[in-house]
Order: sequence, then C-alpha cells, then structure tokens
Amino acid sequence: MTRATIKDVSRVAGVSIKTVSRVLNKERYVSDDMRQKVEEAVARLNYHPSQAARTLAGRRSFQIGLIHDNPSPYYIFNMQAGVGQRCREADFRMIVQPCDINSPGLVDDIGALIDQAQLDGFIMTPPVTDVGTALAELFRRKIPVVRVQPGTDLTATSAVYIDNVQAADDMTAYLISLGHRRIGFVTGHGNYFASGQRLTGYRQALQRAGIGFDAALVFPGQFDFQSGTAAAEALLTLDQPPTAIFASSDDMAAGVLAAAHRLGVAVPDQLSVAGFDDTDLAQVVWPSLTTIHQPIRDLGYAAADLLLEFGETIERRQLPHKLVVRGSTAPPRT
Amino acid sequence: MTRATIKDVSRVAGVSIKTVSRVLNKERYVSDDMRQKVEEAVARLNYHPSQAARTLAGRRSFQIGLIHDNPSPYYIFNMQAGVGQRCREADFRMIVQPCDINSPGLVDDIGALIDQAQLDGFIMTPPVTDVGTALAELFRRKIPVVRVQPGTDLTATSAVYIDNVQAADDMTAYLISLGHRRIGFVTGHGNYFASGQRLTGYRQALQRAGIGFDAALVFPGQFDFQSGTAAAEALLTLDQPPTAIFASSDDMAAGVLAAAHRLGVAVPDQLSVAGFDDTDLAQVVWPSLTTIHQPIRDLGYAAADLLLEFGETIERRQLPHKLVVRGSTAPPRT
DNA sequence: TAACGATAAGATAACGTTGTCATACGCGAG
DNA sequence: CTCGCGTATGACAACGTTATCTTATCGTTA
Repeated sequence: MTRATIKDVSRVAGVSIKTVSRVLNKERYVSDDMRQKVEEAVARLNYHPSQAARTLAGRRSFQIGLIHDNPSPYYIFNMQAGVGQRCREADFRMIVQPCDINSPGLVDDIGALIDQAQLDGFIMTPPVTDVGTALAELFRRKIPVVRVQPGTDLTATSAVYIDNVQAADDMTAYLISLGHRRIGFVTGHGNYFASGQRLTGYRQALQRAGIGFDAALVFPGQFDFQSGTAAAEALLTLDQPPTAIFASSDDMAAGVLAAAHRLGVAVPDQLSVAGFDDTDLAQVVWPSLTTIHQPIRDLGYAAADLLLEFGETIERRQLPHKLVVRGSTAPPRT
Repeated sequence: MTRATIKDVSRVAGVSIKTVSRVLNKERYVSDDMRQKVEEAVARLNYHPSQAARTLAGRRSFQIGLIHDNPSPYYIFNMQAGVGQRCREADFRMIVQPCDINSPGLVDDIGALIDQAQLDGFIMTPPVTDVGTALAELFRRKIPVVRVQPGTDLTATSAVYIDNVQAADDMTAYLISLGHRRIGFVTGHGNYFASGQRLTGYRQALQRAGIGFDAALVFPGQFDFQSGTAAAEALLTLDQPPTAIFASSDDMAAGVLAAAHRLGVAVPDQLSVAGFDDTDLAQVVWPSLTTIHQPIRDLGYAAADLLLEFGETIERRQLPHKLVVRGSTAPPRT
C-alpha cells in the first residue's frame, strides 16, 4: 500500500484535481456538493497532502522557524509549547533551531534554514532578537518576523513582550510594602535587554518610596544559579547587609537561597528572597519563591499568532505579568 | 533577488544539472575537477537546495520525527539537544511533535505527520515508546524507528537505554555502604517502565546486603514534586522512620527535601535523600542532591545516530549511568 | 585488437501539488 | 435579448529537485 495522492482523491470523488486542491485550501467558489464529495473521499482514503509538493508548487511552506540561544530548558520548553500549539491550530509546522549568538556562522545558518525550508515566518527569542546582523538578513529576505521581548529596533518587527520595568517595580514595591528598606538586587546577563529593564524597575520603585539607591546593593549576575550564590555571599557579608534580595531570575534566587542556607541565614525570617520568571524551580526549592510570573507559553502562542494573523504587518502585543507571593518573603525582623 | 536554483549553479559552473546534483549528494563517479567547479559556484551563489524539491523528487526527506509526551522540560530540552546535534551533523532536520498518549487521535496524528512530512525515521521517548497502537502504525508504514528506554517489545525496534536496574542498585548499595539499613523508596509513574526497573534495583541491592524488604518503606509516586512531599510526610511519620529516602526522580527528591525542611528534619544529618536523573534541579536545591546521572543528551544523540547509521536494521545501545555524590547524603546518626 | 567493465557526464521524465488561464453557467441591468 | 459580472469547474504548465536511461571515454583483459 502506497500513500494516497490528490489524484486518487479526485478519482474517488469524481472531480478534478484542482477542485480537490480548492477544498483542501478552503478556497472560495466551491459548491457544497463538491466539497462534501471531496471530504468523503479524503476521509475514506485517509489522505494527507504532501508537504513537499505543496511547498514546491505553492508560494507557502506552512512552516515557521523558531530560533533560540537560551540555556533555560524551562523557557525553551514553554516557548515551544506555545508556538507549537498555535501552529497546530493553523496546520502549520514549527521548525526549531538552536543557535549560538557568538558563532560567526549564525547569519549564514539562518539564511540556509530559510532557503532550504522556505519558511513562511520567523520567531526570535532573546537574546537572538537583538543580533543586528541576523535581523538584517531576515529583512533582506523579506520574511515576516516576530520577536519575543526584543531590546533593540523595537518598531522594526512585530513583537510580544511583558513590561519588565513594571514587573520589577511591582516586586520591589511589594518588598518595600513588607517593610524592607535595604533591598539587594541581582542583575541579569548583559546580553539580555530585559536585564537593564528590571534594574530600572527596581530603581523606580525605590525612588518612588523615597529610598536612596545604593550601588553596593546591586550585584551583577548572569541569570544562573552560580550568580545567585556569589551575589548572596557578597551581599550578606556587607557591613550593612540587606534584609531582602531581589534576584532577577529564579535560578539566581535559588542560588541566593542555597547560599543563605549554607551561611545559616534563615529565609524568610532573617532574609527575604524574591525571584523572577516563575519557572518550575520556584515551587521546588525551599522555601518556595515569591516571584514574578512571566507567561512564557502565552508569549509563544501570541508570537505565532501575530505571525499567522498579520504576516508582514507590524503588530505589538504586551502580555500581563503577575506577582506571585510564596514562602520566601516576609516582613524584616524588627 | 530571488533564490538561486540548481539550474543557476549548473550555468555558473558550466556543467549539467545532474552533475551538480551528484556533487550535492556526494555520489560516486564525479571527477575532482567537476566537484571543485560546482563547489565554487555553490559558494559564490550562496546556494541552498530546496528541501521541498528534494523530498518530492527523491525518496528521502532528510527529516526525522521526535515524539514525546513527557512533562519534564529538562528531559525534553536535553533530548532535543542530542537529537538535534546529530541531525545537524548529517544535514538532517528534526521535527518535534509533542503529543498526549491518552488522546484517541494519537495514532492518526502520527500517521498524518509521517505522510505529510515523509519522514525518514522516527524517535520515540517514554512513555510513548510503549503505546502498542502507535508502534503498530509505524510498522505498518515500514519506517525506521528508534525508541529511548522502551519497556515493551524490546526487540521490535532499535533502542537506546541505560541500565535502570543497575543504577538503582548502585544508589541503594551506596546508601547501604554509608550505614543505612532502613531506606525508603519512592517509585515513579506507572506509565514508565523504568519505574518498575528502579524498584527492582532497589530490592536487589537490599537483598544482596541481607536487608529484608519492607513494603511499608515503599511509597508510590508519579515522578513529580508533589509525590515527593507526600512520600516524605508518610515515611517520616512511621513508627520506625527510614534514615534515608531514595526517590526515583530528582523532582520527587526535591519534594522530600522540602517536606523535611518543613518538618524540621535536617538533611543530611538526620535524613539522607537521594534522587535519580541528575537534572538541573539536583544542583539547585539545598542541599544539592546525590543522584544518578542519566545521560539524556547522549541518549538523544545515540538514538539519532542509530536511525541515521542503521536505518531499518535493529540495533541496541546501552549508555553508562553514573552515581553522583553531593551534599544530601551522609552516614546515619548513630 | 576487440570486448568489456568502471568511470564520468548529460538528457529527460518523473515527483504531487498550486498557479494561471480557459470555459461555462446563471442572473440582473440596460 | 444581450451584455457583463460573480460563481463554479477543469486543463495544463510550473515548481526544483532526483531517478532512470543513455552516451562517451578510458584502461584492462582475453
């Protein structure tokens, strides 16, 4: 038994090949009568159109690319889930391409991918979003692009994002509302634009509360666990240690927790710890993390949605974040 | 500027289309002279063959499928990384398909994917590996299949796996060597064959050490964090609580840790905790987990390798696991 | 020296769809 | 009643490769 082709379907349905094609592509000008006959034949033969033939003959490939250079399994998993779901709804396929933003071959790889697969669109996640040469290559090929949380050329492509400034502000304000005045902050990796935004939100909330900014309380991190432990070790041995540490990723917050445990600092009694992202991690460490929920899956879904609905037309969509309070934060000891 | 085609290359190189095709496909019977001319032209035009045209004309699509229904981002991420790397080396593409093993449409979805994309091969990860109907569908289509850690029909397809029995035995033996005699065990989800194997390894090590098996010390889990906390709460309130708990996944071990923290049981001083998998989690909780390192990325790489190297020919490859000792285990208090 | 196999290259027909163009019908307006 | 337009269908070329078949040249062997 070999695969059924459109020809088989047309023979069984008693119509022309082109009519079958019309039904399959939901084109206008097809009578209900024809449509029904074709649909029956398709079901009976268990026919599935050849992706390859469609791509070759038509101008669409029904495929979009998702490119990432992000070390977080959690982030990638959820992003893929969101993009994947929207793709399935539209009968599109998602081509995932991990990459290395420092590789000199990056641009060529992207070009090759688009050429070979004839992609209909492209989704970029940070930090690839801000690689100028990659972006230029996509423009050169006039392919619709949606970026997730871009940091540069904000109006150049469609984009989905959350308000990182506001989110970090929310968290900082929450810690202040608990009574904290000395709040440490661990920044993210310099490659990510969001890192700077979160720092801005932190400073913004401090200022509004009339708390002076103290550069000694800000520790440069890389979004990873190690950064968190290093930051905690540095911040907790200050002459005037903070009563709370806001790490701008959950991994770093977990690092802070581990260091606190090791140093015998009780969380949240002696130290409040806050994270950012609300990854799986947040509920698996002890105590569970107060954090900002970032709707990664929804961001993926929205990105694919913009691509499929609007194509070249530039659209922007901001998604809501949410402050999630768990066990790692409490009022400071008086 | 439109895409370069093989025709353009042949014109620039001054050879026939077929010769270009031969060079591209590394066929025999091409002179070095021709090969060089073609390669130059390819580079000059930045030519990339159309995936669609190749698939349509040839009998190969240069694509393999990876199907999974696994809730662990860590597992999926590393599996994809391994498969993806091997694919890149062979200029293949990986099509990822999440699925739901309880969905009635599962078999149809798999069939549709293979038909549409004309996949050259298929990789299944647990627990999809053991869905009989899905397996049957793949056989019907005579497509090469590699399964990762299959539990049923072991000789029906190629497979890659670790020795779960031995791994659990190693961990249990290690705990016994520390001096533990009452060792709790948290099993995995019933859908996964590995769950039973790990329990077997646990029992095997106990028996060898002359320690009687106590069913009260075995708690049924689901591989997730919740199971771990539930298990710890149950086991630690026994009349004779265990001095060590071996949870057969890191998530469950993290749950045990959290419950121990909450109950004021010090780890590892009052209770040793061991996990399984060596996910990112293991180094991010406190104390860091003694666990079995499972080479997930390597399993993915090996799976793709078997597919690409052996095709239909059935091959099996066992990869080594490793006991990783960290801070969550210690001798029992005397 | 004739015959043959191994090597090297090309001409042309697929592959299974969609795009383009042609055709035919029914219906309302002039 | 005729023209034009919206609707509905089909014939056929085109998409960019690989497969198959054919041809040409060489070196080796009988």
